[in-house]
Formats: sequence, C-alpha cells, structure tokens
Amino acid sequence: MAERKNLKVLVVDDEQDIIEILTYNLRKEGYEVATATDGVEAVKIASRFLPDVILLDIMMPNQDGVETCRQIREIEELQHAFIVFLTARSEEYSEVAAFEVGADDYINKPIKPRALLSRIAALFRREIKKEQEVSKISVRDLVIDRSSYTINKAGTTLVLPKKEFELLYFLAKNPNIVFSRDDLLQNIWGSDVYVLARTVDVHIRKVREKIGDDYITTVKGVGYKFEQN
Amino acid sequence: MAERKNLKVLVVDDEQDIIEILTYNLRKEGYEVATATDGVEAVKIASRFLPDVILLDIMMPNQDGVETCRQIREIEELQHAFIVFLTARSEEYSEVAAFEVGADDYINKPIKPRALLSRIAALFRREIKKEQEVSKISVRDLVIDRSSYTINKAGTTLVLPKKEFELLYFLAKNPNIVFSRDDLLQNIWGSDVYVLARTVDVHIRKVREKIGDDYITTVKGVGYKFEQN
DNA sequence: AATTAAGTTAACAATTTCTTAACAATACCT
DNA sequence: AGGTATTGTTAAGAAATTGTTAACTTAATT
Repeated sequence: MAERKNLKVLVVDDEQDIIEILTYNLRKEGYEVATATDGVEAVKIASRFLPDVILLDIMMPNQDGVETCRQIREIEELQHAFIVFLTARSEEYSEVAAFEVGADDYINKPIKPRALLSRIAALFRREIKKEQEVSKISVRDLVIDRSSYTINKAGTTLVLPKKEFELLYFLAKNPNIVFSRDDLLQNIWGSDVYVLARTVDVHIRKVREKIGDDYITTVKGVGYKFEQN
Repeated sequence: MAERKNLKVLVVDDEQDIIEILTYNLRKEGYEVATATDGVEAVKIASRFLPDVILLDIMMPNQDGVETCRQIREIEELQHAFIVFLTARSEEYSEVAAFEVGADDYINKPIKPRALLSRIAALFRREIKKEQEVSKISVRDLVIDRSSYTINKAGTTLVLPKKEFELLYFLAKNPNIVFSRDDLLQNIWGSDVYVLARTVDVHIRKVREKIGDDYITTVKGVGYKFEQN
C-alpha cells in the first residue's frame, strides 16, 4: 500500500503492548509513527512531530485523553490533525466530552488493526472528498441539494429521508457506474453496519417512486446505476 | 448468494452449540465448512482443509487459540488465511497476544450470525477487488465497459444480460484465441458450476444476435474465438 | 411516554435470465 | 454424395433475481 505521502501518526497509550501493535501495523501500511505514553508527553511530542493523526487513549495516568486533546487543539499547527480516541467499551463517561474537545472519531477497544487502519484511511478519504464535494449536483432534470436534503425536479421540490437521499446522491454523483448492493451498503451505510443487502432494494423502490422509474436502472445479477442520459 | 467460488471456513470451538450455529449459518451462505473442537485438532485439519477463513475460539481445552494461531501461521499454505478470534467479552487477556500472533479480526461473543457473515464477506470483498481488471476494453468498433455493464457499438448502446456480457467480455479480452466450451465454462461460470457445454452455444447465439455475426467465429470441433480484425 | 417517521426485514409476486432439449442446418470426412 | 459429427436456432420451463407490499423495529420528536 504505497501511494500515501508520508502521513504521520502519533500513538498515545500507557500500555506498551498496544503501542507496539499499533506501531507495527501502522508502519507496515507506510505511515510514519511516533509514540507517547501519557498525555503530557503526548502534547510535547505532538507539537514537534506535527502528526496528521493522533490516536489517543482516554484513560491515562498523569493527564487523561480529554484534557490532552484540548491542549493539542490549542496548538496552531495541529488544528487540522485528526484526533481519534481509543477507549474500553465500559468507560463511556467521556464519549460526549471527547467530541466536545474536538475529537474526530472514536474507537472502542479491543482494537482491530484492520478496522483501525481502514478507519484512518477513511478519515483522509473523507477529507479529500469534503474538498471536492459539492453540495449541489445537477443531472438531467434533477438538482440534488445536499445542504437541504432536497431534490428539485422540474420546479417541484421533493424531500427525501436521509438514506434515500444518500442513495440517490451517491448514484447520481457516479452516473453510469453499476454498484453492487454491497458497494452501496459500504459507501452509504458504512462498513460497520450490518443490514441485509436487500434493504437497498427497498430504498431504491422508494426513490423511484418519488423521482420516477427512469433514472436508476437495474443491472440484474450485478446492481444498480444512475442513467446519465 | 452465489458468486462465491467455494470459500472454505474452518470453525474451531469447544462448545458444540456454537459450532452448530456457525456451521449452519455459514453453509446456508454457501461456504464450505469444516470444524474442530480443540487447538491441536484445528491445526491438523487446517493443514489439510486449507481454509480461507479460520474462526478460532480463544479459550479452549488442550491448546488455546493464541498458540493455535501461531502454529497455523507457520504453515506455508495458510499464510494468507484470515484468522478471526472468537472470545467472551470478559476474557481480554489475549487481546494483545491475539494480534501479535497474526489474527486479522476479533469478534466478541455472543456472536450475531449476521454480523459475522457480513464481516467475513467484507474480508473477501477487499481481496476480490484487487483482482478486478481493466473495466473498459475497445476492440474493433466495440467498447465494452464493465463499470456500466454496457456495450457501445458505433454510437448505440447495447445492454446484455450478465452471462452474455461476461462471455463477450472474456472473448474480446483475449482476441484471436480459441476457447473450448469447457474453458469458457470454467472462466465465466466458475469451476463449481455444472451446466452442459452446449449452454455456451446458446449464449453465443444471443450475443451474435445483438452485436452481429462477424465478431465471434466458430472453430469447429474446438470452440469459439473473438476475431481481432 | 406517546406519537410519528424512518429504516429494516420478511414474504410473496413478477420478471428476467439461464438452462435444457429438440430439431434444423451446416461442415467435414470417406 | 451420403453419412456423421458438430453447431445453429428456437422455445419451453427452471432457476435466480428483483419488485413490491406490509409488518415490524428502531430512532426521533413532541
């Protein structure tokens, strides 16, 4: 997995084992890694290492993750670093506080390396997408507006429920490309949601009901696609 | 859910109940399943069964999951098998050790069959995508586009059913090479599908009907080929 | 807490695609 | 040319996939 230009990750955890596993896996994927074993050290190192991602254990001696996060956010150059909290399932006390101080994501231990990596990768992808993502797209006679979750078709305005909107938006954004139901689930529902593939069909049906049958076509045995013309 | 070519899963757990539930669900999804009730047996069976996925209980009599995992990883042919640990929430002693010995994922009991299945499916999706090839090929006046599942011929767009599309795609990708009906069945239908060889003829006929007779030629007594010029 | 909306699942219907079998047509061989 | 093997073609029905509806579950809202 090359292609990445030297992204830097700072791992902060008081357990040496966890540091080792994460470091090992991240390096294997081509990330540059630094580590810290408590909050105070973390702030110190972060300010010099300038990581793109910070994996931060919540429960730590000396200074906990929430406070550490707050301090990191005050550092100018780390304003845009991704901060991901690591936490044991039980200690949910901080869940809310975590986001309040500016965390970007939240991962429960036990940590699954693959899941973690794919989530980190996703953070960057999201970032890239945000830059390119237009809130409004026009295809054929539809104007799909992300900011209001509405579809404008020939003067009339439709409001779609979230999933239906996302589905239409995703397909319309990638016209003429067939997506399998699993692809759609991955992209719209996310990788950690387990719903039946046929759920997609129901949403497709509802979208068609609202915008008409001739936008989304079925490729039997494969999936669905949005027809450009 | 077809589409999968005989993926093999080895289930290792000392509780008969769990084995049965998992086996039942996996078989229903079309996986080939073998089972073992302790670590020693697991290694023995794994080395002959050569599973693609190994679901491994951590707490087992005789030899625990971590040690078993280590031994399995030493077997050359199982280097790339996915190993997923199953564990009761409480016993987190092994969390770290598990990944150290090369586990790929980690699932807490009680196991929700659906989540498990979708996770296993996800493991393979990643693999399969890698193998995916060029999505667009141009031969003569045809453009065969895998991403939209369409054929473009001199400005007009043709939509072929899946098998016909795959057949044309395969032949066009390897022009001027004669394939026997069995070759085509192997490559397009897969190695575990048993249909009569003459089924190919029918599909060839339909493809010819749609794109014209002068692309695919018959080599009597041998098979079919796509004519480059 | 009750009500409403959204999302998911399950069941059945409708449709399309695939496969088979039968017969016709064609090429190949002696 | 006649016989044989192979392929072309068609149509019927099997199998697989998708459409559609309604019941149910979950989440949001009042």
